[in-house]
Amino acid sequence: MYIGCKIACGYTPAMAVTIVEIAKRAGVSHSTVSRVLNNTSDVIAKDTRERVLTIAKAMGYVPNLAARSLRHARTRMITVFAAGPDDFWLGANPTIITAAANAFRDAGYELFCSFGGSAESTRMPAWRFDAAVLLDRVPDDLRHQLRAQNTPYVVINDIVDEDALIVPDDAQGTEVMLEELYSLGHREISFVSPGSWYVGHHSIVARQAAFTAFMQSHDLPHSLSLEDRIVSEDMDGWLRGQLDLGVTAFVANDHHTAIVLMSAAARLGVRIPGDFSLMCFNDEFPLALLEPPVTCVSLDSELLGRTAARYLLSLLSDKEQALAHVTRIPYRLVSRNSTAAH
Amino acid sequence: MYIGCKIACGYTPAMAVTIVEIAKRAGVSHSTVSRVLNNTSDVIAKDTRERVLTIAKAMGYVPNLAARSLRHARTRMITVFAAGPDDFWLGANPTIITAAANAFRDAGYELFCSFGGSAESTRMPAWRFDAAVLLDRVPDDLRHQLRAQNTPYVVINDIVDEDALIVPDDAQGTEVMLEELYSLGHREISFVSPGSWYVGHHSIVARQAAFTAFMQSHDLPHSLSLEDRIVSEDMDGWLRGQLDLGVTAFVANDHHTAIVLMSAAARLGVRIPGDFSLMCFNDEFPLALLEPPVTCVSLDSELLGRTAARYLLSLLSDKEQALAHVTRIPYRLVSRNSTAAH
DNA sequence: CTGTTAGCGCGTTCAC
DNA sequence: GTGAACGCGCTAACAG
Repeated sequence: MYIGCKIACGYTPAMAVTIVEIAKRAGVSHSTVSRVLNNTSDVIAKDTRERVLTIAKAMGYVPNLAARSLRHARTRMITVFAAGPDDFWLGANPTIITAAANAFRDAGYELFCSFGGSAESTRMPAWRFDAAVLLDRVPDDLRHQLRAQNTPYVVINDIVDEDALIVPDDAQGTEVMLEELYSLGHREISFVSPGSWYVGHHSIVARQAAFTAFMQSHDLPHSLSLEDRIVSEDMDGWLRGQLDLGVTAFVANDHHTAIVLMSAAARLGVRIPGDFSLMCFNDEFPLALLEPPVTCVSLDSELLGRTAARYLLSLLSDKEQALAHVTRIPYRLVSRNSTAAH
Repeated sequence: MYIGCKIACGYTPAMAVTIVEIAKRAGVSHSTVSRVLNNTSDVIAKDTRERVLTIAKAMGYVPNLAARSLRHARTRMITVFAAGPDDFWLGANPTIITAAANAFRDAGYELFCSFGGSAESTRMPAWRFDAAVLLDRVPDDLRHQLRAQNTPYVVINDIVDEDALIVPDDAQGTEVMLEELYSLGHREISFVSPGSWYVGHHSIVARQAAFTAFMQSHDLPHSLSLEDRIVSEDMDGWLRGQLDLGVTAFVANDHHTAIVLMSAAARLGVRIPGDFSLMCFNDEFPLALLEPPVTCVSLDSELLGRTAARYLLSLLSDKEQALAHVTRIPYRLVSRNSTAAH
């Protein structure tokens, strides 16, 4: 397994250049260097200033953030917590995180993922952080802890009291879908939702409420109760039953559910969109690659991430008051081939 | 959009407890506290020791890593770099990162993702770090830079010279697949690989080499050259052509390709596994949920992540010599329903 | 066994 | 305009 090729000697900490070394080379004191590099004084001799800057650049100076943040009580680091270690890569979360990270980085902050052990997701990372992003349903005590130590945070994709929340506009997304299906002539529509862990999730609740509201306002048949529209274990049997009841279109709660439904249809020999239409939330892989490609509503996850970052940055820079509020990010229709006129 | 509910006053940096405060409460000097908390002295009065520990726990003490790492020249942070910002969530990478993060955390290190801007993925994060994990094909100059400043690192899923590498055993994985298909009676087998960015990737190269070697050693027909087995733009036409040529089984280079192939089959009205068998690399979502569920070879990504972490930790702790070597992680067969006897 | 002290790299006074 | 001195929280060396 080993190819005996020596590549480096034992690990010794890398010694980076400090302002003292720059000061020596420039023939000034280290505080002058600090003043120049931080632009913290407008009364500096022009040549001194330029000399220091060129030397710093030539030596490849990078400020030691450990020292800097020891001086300030800030670390310029922002951490993102998720409900579990796997939730970082769930659905739209990667896009959200990346967008937020870019916004933070532009403002001089570094976003990092804190991978708590599965059991103790509440555990604080060893590095201090100036603010936190909370993804999905993080434990309550984490929020309490953050608030107790006065660390600003923003909650993404969860509804809790008295916090700043940024969530998808699930009611709007549901309406977009239902209006599309309605305009295609569908009248018997089912909302497919997995029965398991999702129950009680604010998204599910909001979507189901919007679903019911739409059906009522459009005077659509209520032969099926909402409970009947939630899939149990046996997807094949459930689908068969729904079709027998005259359902012509399904709104799936997520891409996962949509795929399971499509597989059931394939097993039953039922055609999409010939025999029924299908739409779902979240434009995730591999919806576009399936046969047929799946129509869905897509969230602007980048906007969501940016919005969250901007809010936190405003708190950090302007020393603004934190207000409990809800920002809802709208969905957008992505038309593909899993829907057709009835 | 805003609900006017005040939740907190302006941001003020959180003041955490320090060893000085613990020392005051315990009636000892701060260095004694340090000695106790770091287990750095075995000649400490038992009651002093216990008193300090209970007080530290009660006050919720967390060491300030900024100060600690200023004192040492270590930060106890490890960075993971990826080729691009999206590569963190590609395929098995999340699992790898999580596994490595856990191993690092157990050893007192914090792993964090550095989300470089897409253009400048080489850019170093603002924080110093003790070691780095390089995912996939990171730019050469990053590796050179790390080596120049004597920072230990490990390369995952890329083949480069003179470095410590941890990669999937693609030759073994290919053989596992081909042996399975061969034992099912298949003789005309194609290797389906996307023609685009993948070209030149070490995995592709290794898999194609292993494929050719297997075909030769089993004296299988070579009516098709390797080039013929790489799909171009038009998957439908290509698949039709392959089937006409008598191909009865396909080995797809990844789950993405497998899904595209399945969609083509659906469009052509060709049955899996009735008309041909299908296998692919990487057991990723949603292979298990499709109809039929797809047989594949799965990598123990957790083992891969752990292995990488262990190697880096040995370098960091034992001041061991870094040796250029390759560790190959084997694939395992996951039998599902997309394969059948011919 | 424990307290005192110095200094890691930096930013910030306060003098000159 | 600029240098000297201090302290952020911590560890390590040296005294007692």
